[in-house]
Amino acid sequence: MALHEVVVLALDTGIAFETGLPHAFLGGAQDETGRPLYRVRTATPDGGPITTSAGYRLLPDGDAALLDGADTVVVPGVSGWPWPTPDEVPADLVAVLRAAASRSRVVSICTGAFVLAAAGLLDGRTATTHWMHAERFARLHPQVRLDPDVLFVDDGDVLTSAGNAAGIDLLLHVVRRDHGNAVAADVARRRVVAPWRTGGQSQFVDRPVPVEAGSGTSATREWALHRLDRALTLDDLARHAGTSVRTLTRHFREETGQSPLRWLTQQRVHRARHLLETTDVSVDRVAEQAGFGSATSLRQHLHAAIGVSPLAYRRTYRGASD
DNA sequence: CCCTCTCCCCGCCAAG
DNA sequence: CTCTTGGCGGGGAGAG
Repeated sequence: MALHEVVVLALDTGIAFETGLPHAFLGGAQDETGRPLYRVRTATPDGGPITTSAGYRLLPDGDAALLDGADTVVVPGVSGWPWPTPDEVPADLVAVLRAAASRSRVVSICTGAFVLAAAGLLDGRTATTHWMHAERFARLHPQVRLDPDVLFVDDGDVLTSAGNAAGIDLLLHVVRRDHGNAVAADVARRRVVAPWRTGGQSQFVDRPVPVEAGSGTSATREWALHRLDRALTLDDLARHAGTSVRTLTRHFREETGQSPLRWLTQQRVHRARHLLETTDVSVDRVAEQAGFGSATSLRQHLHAAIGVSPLAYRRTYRGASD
C-alpha cells in the first residue's frame, strides 16, 4: 500500500507543540511489520522559515507546492492574537487551502480552524476549536456549525480539534479511522498517552465550556444545564433571561453559533454520552435524565451526533466484559 | 413509514 | 442616524 502523504502547513506564529504532533502521532503509526503508514512533511506557504509560537524558527521541507501531493493536510493553530480574522488571511493562502481541500483530507488543530474557516472550508459544516476562542469563532463565522464542547469533530474530509493536546485525540482518531483500533492503540502506547481520554471523546457536562461572564445568555445557559433533565421551552429560557424569545435566540446564535434548541439538544447528547460512558443506567433512564422525551428520541439524536446506538456506544467505552 | 401537531428558526420591520 | 429590541409569519424540523 502506498504511503499516505501528510503535509503539515506551518504558518507564522504557528504553535510549536501542535506543529510537531502529526510527526509523532501519524508519523509514528506503523503496520504489523513495523513499516510506517504515513509520511509526514512540513511546508510553509513560501518555503521559507517561519517563527513558531515558541520563538524558535522552523525550516520546512518545502513550499505550498508540497500540498499538491498530500493525502492529508494538517493546519496547526496559530497564536498571533488576534490573527487570524478572515480578511487577514492572505488570498494566496486561501487559494492554496481551497485547492488542497478539493483533493485532500484537511485537518486542523486548535485555532487552525480559524484558518480553514477563513478559506471557507468549514461553511455549512460542523467544526470545533479551542474553547477560549469559541465565542469569537462563532461571531466571525456564523456560517459554521460550531461545537465548542467536544475534543474534535470528524466531518468526513474536514476534521477539526479543540486546543493543543486535543490534537492528539484527533490524530489518534484519524489513525483509528484509517487503520483501525490496534494501530492507533499502538501509536498511543509508543507515545505514552491514553488511546482515548478518560470519559471518552466528550468533555464532561459538569465542567462545561466556561461561559464568558456577563455575556448575554451565559447565566441562562448555566441555568439550563442544571435542569437539562426537565422539559425546557424557548419561553422558559427567555423568561429566565428576562428578554423576549426573539432576542434570546438572536443572542444565542451570536454567542454560541447555534440556535437555542440545537444547543440544548447538544448538551443533552453530551449528558447522555457521559451517562452511557460512566454508568450502567438503562437506556430509558439515560434518556430521561438527559431530558429526552423518550429512548427513541435519544437514539435518534445520538445517531445524528456520532452515528451509533446507545448500547453500541456504551460497549465501546465500557467494554463487553462480564 | 407517514401523518399531524406543535414548537422552533430567522428574515423582516417597526419601535424604542 | 445607528443600534437594539421584540412581534410577526412563513417555512421547517421534530415529537408522538
